[in-house]
Amino acid sequence: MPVTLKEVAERAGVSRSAVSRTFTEGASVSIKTRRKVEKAASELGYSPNALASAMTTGRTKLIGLISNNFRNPLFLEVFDLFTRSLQERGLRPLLVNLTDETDPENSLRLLRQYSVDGVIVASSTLSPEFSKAFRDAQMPVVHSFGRFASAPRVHVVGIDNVECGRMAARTLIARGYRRIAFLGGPREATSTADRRLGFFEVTREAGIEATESFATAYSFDAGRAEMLRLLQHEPAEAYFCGDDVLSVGGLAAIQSRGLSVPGDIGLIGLNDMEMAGWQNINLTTIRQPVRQIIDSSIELVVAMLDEPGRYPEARLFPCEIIERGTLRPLP
Amino acid sequence: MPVTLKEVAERAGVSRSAVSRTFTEGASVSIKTRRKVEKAASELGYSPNALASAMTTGRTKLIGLISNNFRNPLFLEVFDLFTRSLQERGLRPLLVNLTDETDPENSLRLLRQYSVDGVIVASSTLSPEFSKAFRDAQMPVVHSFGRFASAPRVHVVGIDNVECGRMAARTLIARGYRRIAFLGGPREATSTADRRLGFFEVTREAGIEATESFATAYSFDAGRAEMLRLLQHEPAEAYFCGDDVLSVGGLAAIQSRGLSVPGDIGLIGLNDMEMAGWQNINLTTIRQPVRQIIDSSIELVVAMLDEPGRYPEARLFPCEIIERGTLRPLP
DNA sequence: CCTCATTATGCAACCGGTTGCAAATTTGGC
DNA sequence: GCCAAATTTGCAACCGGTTGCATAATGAGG
Repeated sequence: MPVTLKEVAERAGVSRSAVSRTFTEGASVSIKTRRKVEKAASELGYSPNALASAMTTGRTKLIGLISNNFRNPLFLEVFDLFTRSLQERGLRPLLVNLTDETDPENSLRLLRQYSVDGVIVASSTLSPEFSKAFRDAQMPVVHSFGRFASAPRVHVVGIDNVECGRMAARTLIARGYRRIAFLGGPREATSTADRRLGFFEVTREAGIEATESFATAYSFDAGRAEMLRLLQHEPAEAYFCGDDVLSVGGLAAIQSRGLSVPGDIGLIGLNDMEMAGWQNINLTTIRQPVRQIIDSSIELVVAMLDEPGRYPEARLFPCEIIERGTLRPLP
Repeated sequence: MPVTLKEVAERAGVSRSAVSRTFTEGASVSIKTRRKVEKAASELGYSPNALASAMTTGRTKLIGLISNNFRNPLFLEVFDLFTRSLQERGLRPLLVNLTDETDPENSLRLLRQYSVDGVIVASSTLSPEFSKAFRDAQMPVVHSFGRFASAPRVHVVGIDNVECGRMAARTLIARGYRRIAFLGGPREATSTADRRLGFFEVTREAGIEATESFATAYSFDAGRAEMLRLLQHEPAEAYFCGDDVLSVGGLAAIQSRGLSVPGDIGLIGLNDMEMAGWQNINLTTIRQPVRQIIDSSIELVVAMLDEPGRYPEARLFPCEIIERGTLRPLP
């Protein structure tokens, strides 16, 4: 049984209010009382019950962290950074694993039951409507890695996926590739849709033939399977893969057919997950500024705690090409 | 402002107790009242406040999930499985990221403040004393991926790291390697110490010369750096690396020197992280039965909720060699 | 239709804190 | 040393539920 406020009060010979006040920032307590209370508290090993205090203050310092990307290596880094940054600000992450669920109903109920102060949706595949549900329920919400909208209904922090698509196309064209293609993730994923858009915008303008196909998931196996299929007919000279894991799957497929990268086929990914830098993979890719996205997301969610009606904004961070070994060099 | 019990009671024309009881399993309510309450509740969109209820029942259904392995790819899978399984049982994971902290004090205070029902320490590097602190504080605790002890002071679920070391040594010897070596993670890590022990137990018995060295972290860069160092002098014929990521780093180092694996040097890892199976890595390794470890951990922590004094036990699961391409075949 | 055993219901106290308000104490100016 | 202003303190109500206990309603049996 943990020590309670009451016991500390008795031992210190003061009222319960006095104890409560010594533990609340900026409350009015004389230095003398504070000393007595602190002494009693440390002797008893008291630490205040956050849940009980949440009942009256309405603040739990709990932040719901929702994701459906538990298999994406990039998210190791994402979870690490999120949990660390939240902790540094005295907030605790309450994790919700969506797996394949796309209906916000359950998560909403759950997070409401635990009276979380705010919600971060960390997903590049969920629709803006998903996050919107939390806003409608009056919860501060930020969609990290989410889809950009010029008039967002919730805070969105991430990258400009359309621009990434353009960037990829320009990079391939600049290296002299002409028959190029887009290998996306699942069609439903918002990120895939946007990257595709930008890619074809540039190829069209450049008057270049470009084809497309879609893997069934953002996974190694799906990328490999799709690439094996593509290799049966005449493959393109270079592929922009919607994601690094997909790229590595494609890479494996190409090499297993005895072809070389970038000799026979070029490959560019997106994310710059840690493994992309491993020399045995050495993937040329577009880097997402994960750290900035996360810092900015937390900054926004914290800001909303004090200013719940805050106008939703979209914050996009620039991506950058990381040159490694899966594209031929510039001519 | 969320709907409260009181509002539902008023709308249904019953007492607050009646409402409370319709939402608690096995409480005495007539079917008629229940109907009325359910109607009112759904009209108002009521869902009970888990925190308020926790105050009297003493159950938050919160489970602290503590880890310091946020950069280990295996833990993507680990977090995925933990969060899913907990959710399926109506429990919520409250994440604590330890980074390099090894003192339980802070985590303990934090988790006590949130009155978590139980704690899972998921780490292969933390000492048993770390978890012991939670038990001393009367919290149900399970150490997953922890160090085996014949008389454990807390529940431990994991693998027999000593046996893994033996397994690795036997595997290398069976393939005709004679000059073999152990490449461990940080010396302080309990898992490294145990794997080392088993490894040398077998080499000693077999009368085989074996050497050892230690990377500064369980990371790609550390593995690569250490292997590069080893390659400057006469390297061994085959290495047992304390971890898959370390192995991949070693692999990269070897290949960068123009040597081939398994032609010139053999390599065996441990964990069977997802990337080990990627064909561009194709690492021979020892597989940890992650799923069983996690299921068993949750089972134990749940059991302790009802039976807090339960006697601590160690549950070890057998590992298995996954043959891929970094060891020469059996003669 | 009445009695007695069961089941349902409401009252009120409680969980561990917070906070508005009024009373008590301290401080400062002269 | 006195008085008003400022600060500190405790009381008591409240947050949103749960639960033991006494009472009311229901059902079974005769």
